[in-house]
Amino acid sequence: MESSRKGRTSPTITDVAELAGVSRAIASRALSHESRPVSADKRARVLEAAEKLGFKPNLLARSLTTKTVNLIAVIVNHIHDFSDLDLFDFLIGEIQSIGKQVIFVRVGSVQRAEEFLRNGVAYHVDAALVFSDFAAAADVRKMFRNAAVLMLNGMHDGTSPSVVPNEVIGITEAVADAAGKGVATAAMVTGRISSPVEQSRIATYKSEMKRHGIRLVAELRGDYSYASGRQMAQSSGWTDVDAVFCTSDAMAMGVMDVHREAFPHNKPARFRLYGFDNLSLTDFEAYPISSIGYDKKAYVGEILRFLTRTGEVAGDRVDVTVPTFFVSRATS
Amino acid sequence: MESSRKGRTSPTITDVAELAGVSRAIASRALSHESRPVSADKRARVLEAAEKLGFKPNLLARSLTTKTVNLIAVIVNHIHDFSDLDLFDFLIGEIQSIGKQVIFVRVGSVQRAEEFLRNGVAYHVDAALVFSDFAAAADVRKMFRNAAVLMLNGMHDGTSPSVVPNEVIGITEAVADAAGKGVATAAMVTGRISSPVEQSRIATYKSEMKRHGIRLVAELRGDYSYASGRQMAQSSGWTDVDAVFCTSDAMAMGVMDVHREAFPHNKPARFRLYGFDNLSLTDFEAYPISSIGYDKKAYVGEILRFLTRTGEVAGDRVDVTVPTFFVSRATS
DNA sequence: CTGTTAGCGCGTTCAC
DNA sequence: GTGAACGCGCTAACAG
Repeated sequence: MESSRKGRTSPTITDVAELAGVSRAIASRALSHESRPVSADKRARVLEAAEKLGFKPNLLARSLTTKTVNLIAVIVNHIHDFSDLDLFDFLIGEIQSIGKQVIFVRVGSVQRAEEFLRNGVAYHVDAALVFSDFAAAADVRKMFRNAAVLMLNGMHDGTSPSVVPNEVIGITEAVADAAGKGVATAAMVTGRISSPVEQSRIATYKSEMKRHGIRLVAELRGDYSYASGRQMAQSSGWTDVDAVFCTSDAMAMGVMDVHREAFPHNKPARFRLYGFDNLSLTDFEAYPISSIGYDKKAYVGEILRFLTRTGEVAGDRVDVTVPTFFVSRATS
Repeated sequence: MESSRKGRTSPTITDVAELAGVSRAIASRALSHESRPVSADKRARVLEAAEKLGFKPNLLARSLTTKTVNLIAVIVNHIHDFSDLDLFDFLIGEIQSIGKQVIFVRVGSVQRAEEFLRNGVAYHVDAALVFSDFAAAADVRKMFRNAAVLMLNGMHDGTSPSVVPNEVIGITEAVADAAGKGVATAAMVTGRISSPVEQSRIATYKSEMKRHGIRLVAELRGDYSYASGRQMAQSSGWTDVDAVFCTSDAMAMGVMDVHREAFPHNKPARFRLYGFDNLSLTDFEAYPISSIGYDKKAYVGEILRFLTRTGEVAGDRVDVTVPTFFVSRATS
């Protein structure tokens, strides 16, 4: 049968070609964004026909031959953390601005993540941005058909490119700030020790404290959350120190709420408090916590550079780094 | 040429059929989830071959004939608001639990939203969950190929189904709480007046205040954000009242920070403060704001019911409602 | 520059 | 039960 279907299905390129009186290939070229050879005459007729029919190409069908869907997968553990909020809104907007859309995948339970990923459409994306640390780079790569995998979780194996904030800079500044104010003893409130990012973060704090002669008196293990910050602050392991370094702002907020009396008029009376993440929440009057942040524009800029890089100029800039910096607020 | 491709492309069903020594149709049936007629013998061979090759069907190609991709679009204005954080993590997890994945679309500038949507893969999703209020239901429907559109932004036209929290309940309780505590005058800090949700919210507050004989002394217009809450609290329009009703918790937090001295030991001394959203942040010690919330499990449950409904049992339950409730905390 | 042909990978008739 | 053949919508490759 000829194409003129009556059904309520949307018009295809065949309908357009038919109406314009040209072959499908010509219609395809005329409608292509790239300039392919078509006579001005026919091009006009095709465009007119397409307009008249309200034709929209089926991107899924197109991907079958072009091997590209303009879809980016964003893989996260979850989006409970406040720090996510600051970042993802901006990131999604930027990705959309280059004509791609985002499949948001929450790995959560981590368990059958691989099976889950390989059985979903996310398996077919052009690129995957991996914030979650549910698997090593090599394993993650297997979970995407032909996708370019960018590791943003601090893990990298030299094959998959990565972008990570260089936390050494900010931590160095923060500890130096404390030392300059006469801090001699300190406690740390840490997050998930299983995370490699957290491990190197802690190591950096320790070596910087050592360099400045600050004695680490206690190390309390939380899980980055506000609740765990409160819990640590009330625990038996809590001791008197000159400063408390938390590896997340949320935990620092919990600590601050438990020890409100230690910050009369928001000034530190008993100990100085340092957070991490530079949440926008720390601009709230109730939580003026000194923190460590990084330039999100620069960070997302690197991610976009990865997504828009032409062809395989890999090898080049495998592991990219973005500087962090210390932000001094009332609590220090 | 026979199929045995050497390229690094992933195995197709043709490869599986070849290895199993059966036709492609048989392989397709054997691999189908639904029970189609295949001899046990061949079925076993096919499954074994698929396993050996690590075959994964191309979901994009499949969608070409099945007209379903198991993709859900979630359309938002942006994800700046803290209230989003509480909801989306849960929502995405639930959607994934029924075997579907999520395309997250941030409409943002609202301008060429239609063009943007129709030119992206999101156009081809199975269903769209519309939190953004960038367009009316009828217009939104045109932006998705064959998708079922669920309006979650308070807009509905009787054709597209919707789920909305019934805010009247919570507001009624909140105003009654104030009246019971002797509140006689009040101010309102509102959000984007252009939103129909906001308009009806304000109207409900007003009628409830009227019923209880509470006089509305001032109406300040913010934008839901913490910053705008601070701004309103410092503006010239600010006056002495017995209670302040804010249409978002974030604004209430801003108000509270500007008037900290009005809440010694977190108890209201000069005026009572009511928020809206019941953010998890209001469980923080620094912002114990009485608020209005709703059962997110019930809300997401209704959304899932929509996504999993069998075929077109439409007409049935077009506009669904979820009750809100008042949560009393220290500020009231 | 043009039109025809041959796929992309998969599901589904429809005869056998 | 089986397999050949066709269609989904589109584009790359190849002749003209």
